Amino acid sequence: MKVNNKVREMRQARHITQVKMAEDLGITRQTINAIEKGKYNPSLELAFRLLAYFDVPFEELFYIEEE
Amino acid sequence: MKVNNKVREMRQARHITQVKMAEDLGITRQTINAIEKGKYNPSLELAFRLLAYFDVPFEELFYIEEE
DNA sequence: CTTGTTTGTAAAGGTACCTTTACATGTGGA
DNA sequence: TCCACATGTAAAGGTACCTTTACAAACAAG
Repeated sequence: MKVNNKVREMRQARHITQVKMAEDLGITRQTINAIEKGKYNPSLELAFRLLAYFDVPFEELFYIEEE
Repeated sequence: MKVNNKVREMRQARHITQVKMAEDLGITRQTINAIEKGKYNPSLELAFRLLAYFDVPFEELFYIEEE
């Protein structure tokens, strides 16, 4: 069971760089990059911050990979 | 910023023990207990499994503590 | 060509998440 | 009383998440 996300799509749709997003969220650029590349999932707390940042419901940002 | 959950309420409303829930989910009873007691948040993957287990949307199980 | 911008990635360190094993408390029923 | 059941908790170990620091590649603008 693998969790995927649409962070990159959401970010690019808003014309925001990883750098700016990291600053806005108070986390590092590496963390955003790792999450976008699927290296690991965000913690539940960071997931909440991402939802607020993009102003989307949970289901629009995270989903289970179809198999 | 603290994430809270309603795992205990959801579980008790369904008359399920921590033991049975742990078996159903394939995790340990200690993990469920720790999450219910707020010792730590579940991973995003486990959060997904909990949503499926209780058949509720994300917002009904997890929320940000008002402060 | 040189510079700035954006993104990718790696190593090392700290904390959070989850496990296995184990012991303890409280409650209800035979 | 005795026993089964449900829950709480602790210690030790492994992996995931996130950090700081650093270097590299791709690209567009000047």
